[in-house]
Amino acid sequence: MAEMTIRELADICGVAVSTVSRAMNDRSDVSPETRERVRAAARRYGYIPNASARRLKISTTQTISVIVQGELGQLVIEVLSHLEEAFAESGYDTTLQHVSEEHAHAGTVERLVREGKYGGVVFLGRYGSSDRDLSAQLIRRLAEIDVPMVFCTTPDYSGADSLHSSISVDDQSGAFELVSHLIEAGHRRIAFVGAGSERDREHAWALRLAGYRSALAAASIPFDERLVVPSAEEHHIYSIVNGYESTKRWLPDAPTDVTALMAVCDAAALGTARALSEAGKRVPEDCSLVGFDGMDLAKYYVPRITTLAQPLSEIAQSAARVLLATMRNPSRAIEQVWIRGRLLEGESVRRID
Amino acid sequence: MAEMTIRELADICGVAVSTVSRAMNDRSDVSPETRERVRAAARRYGYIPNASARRLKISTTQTISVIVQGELGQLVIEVLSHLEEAFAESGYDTTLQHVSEEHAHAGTVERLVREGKYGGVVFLGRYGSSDRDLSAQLIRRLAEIDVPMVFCTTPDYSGADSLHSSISVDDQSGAFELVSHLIEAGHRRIAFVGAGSERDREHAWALRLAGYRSALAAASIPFDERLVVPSAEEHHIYSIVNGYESTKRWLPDAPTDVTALMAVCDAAALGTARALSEAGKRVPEDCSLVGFDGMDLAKYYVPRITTLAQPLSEIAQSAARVLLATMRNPSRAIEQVWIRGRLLEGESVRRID
DNA sequence: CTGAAAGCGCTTACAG
DNA sequence: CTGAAAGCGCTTACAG
Repeated sequence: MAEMTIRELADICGVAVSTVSRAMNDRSDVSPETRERVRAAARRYGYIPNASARRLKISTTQTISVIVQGELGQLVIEVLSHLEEAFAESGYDTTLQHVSEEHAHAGTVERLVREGKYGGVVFLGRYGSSDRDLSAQLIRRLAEIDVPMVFCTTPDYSGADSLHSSISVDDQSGAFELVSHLIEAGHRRIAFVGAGSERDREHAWALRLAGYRSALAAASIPFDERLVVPSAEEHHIYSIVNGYESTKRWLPDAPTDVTALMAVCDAAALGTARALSEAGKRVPEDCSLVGFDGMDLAKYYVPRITTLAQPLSEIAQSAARVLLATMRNPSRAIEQVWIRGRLLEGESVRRID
Repeated sequence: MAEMTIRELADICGVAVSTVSRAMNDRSDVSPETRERVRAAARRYGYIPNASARRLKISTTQTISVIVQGELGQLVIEVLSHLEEAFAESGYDTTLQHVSEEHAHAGTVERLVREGKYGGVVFLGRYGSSDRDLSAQLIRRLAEIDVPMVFCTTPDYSGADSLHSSISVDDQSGAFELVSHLIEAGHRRIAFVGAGSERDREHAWALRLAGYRSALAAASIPFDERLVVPSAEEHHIYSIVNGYESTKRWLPDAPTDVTALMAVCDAAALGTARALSEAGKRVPEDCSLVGFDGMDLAKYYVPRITTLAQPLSEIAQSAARVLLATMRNPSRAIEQVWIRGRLLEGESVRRID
């Protein structure tokens, strides 16, 4: 089946190509009859307009690009589907572009953004290399591109320079809430599992660790470096394996008076739970445990893991709202939004008094 | 920063646009000096060729499209990243297109495939609507499009008509192996959790159920309809929630002599484990449990869940190989590949003699 | 090795 | 309401 062009369809219908174009694009300046006749023929002969040709002419398309860098986790996927829904309501198609960790430099991302003539762009997940200079460079270059964009991610690329709008969960207040919850249950020796490397200061783990520290401080509990468990898998911090390996490596020399652990995320919590079990420690009888994210994983684990639910649908809706507003009014002010999560009590925290 | 065109760059370099084009595309018919001079200027001024204009001229691009329909699960994502890697080795870019469940009709998919001028297309996950007629129609229409394609999915769209090449895990033999493993451990009353609806006969759950049945038959164990637990969440069969809800609903009236359960997948197994726990049954002391997929979820659960590891990297490599071969030789014969998974023994099966 | 020119398939003023 | 024409930014024979 050869690809049919607008020229051929025009000949078949006995009209000019411009008329076909108008009919196909639902413009008002065609007679209803012509419009229907053309559309019927298009259906009949399977005419599909060539998108490249269209994009070449049109200044911006009714498409929004969601660019995801690095690993595509469950959370990212869920936000994505909420975004698709929100944009569809406003008549926009959504396209997903995935940039692998190694191609995550300014050039690639810039090309993606410029190429598509998108109505707008959402950045989802973490961007740029872990190298902070490269990240900063990317952010600056993106700011020079004349396409509305919003970051739906940890604010490491937006918080500092405020060059872009951003929406994300409030990692820090969430961790604060979780740790305060443990403290209220009587815990004072609480470890944090899954810290990353020093140069990654604005990453989610770092914000959560900061929340952990401020909760301790608020309760006048001294911070103990030995209770910060480094990630064994530095490149897969938010994974089950990292929770397992990090905890397993740390346990033999861990201070024996620890009564609770906060894992950097729910997946890691699962790994931590396994490591504890292998060491003969039961959750929550011997050790309490909390996660972060509010994934089904945590909700259906035995025991149900206390966690902080990411407000994914609100994050997505908020991102969509900000982006659409920026598209309507490009000179609109930059906006930084942090959305608070919600504590989900499970069965993994034991009260000790 | 305005978008620079090939015309402007040509003027800057004092050459013709055709020369710039040749230099940018690394063609042999440019002098090395001109080539370098043009490329340096392109870098310097941030010239990015307009992809739409390029595609409009070029017959097929060095890009392969991976089209995913419905939910983007962990498995799909992993196969995707393996595919990206394999195609990159052969010099192809990979682009991901996601079609939501509701847009999964022939028209949308056909448009995606035709529009891109892709070198080839991989279909990942399940395609078409659950309506079998629509699916069949989609398959036929796709077969008429002149683009190399391969299905990396359950063979429901390929097995029957053999219009397309397909690669997938051998669900049936995998389930056979898992259930035989249970039988060897002394189990005879084994339930299957997570069956779908009748009209979905070639879906993964159905193939796994078929494997379950043949394992029973091979051991001369009579099939008992009451041990097939229907999915509570028909639209999210392969989910934790479905495992939980289905099991919970079934347990009160379940035959009391059941000693083992096979869940339709690892995620469902997790939900099943929770439902069992809430009913006061321990795994594996009171009831053995196996999953399917070989996800980290299962490997790090307490107890580690016995499962069948999907050979994701082999599936992806095989799919890439078949597609690339078809691209080189479009008249190449259709090929159906089923790859066997590997049994991963966990701690969730108890020997009963 | 280089340039001038045609043309890929559309959209959109412009004229009627 | 419709058509003829220009042009979006590229690539690629064709001629030199």
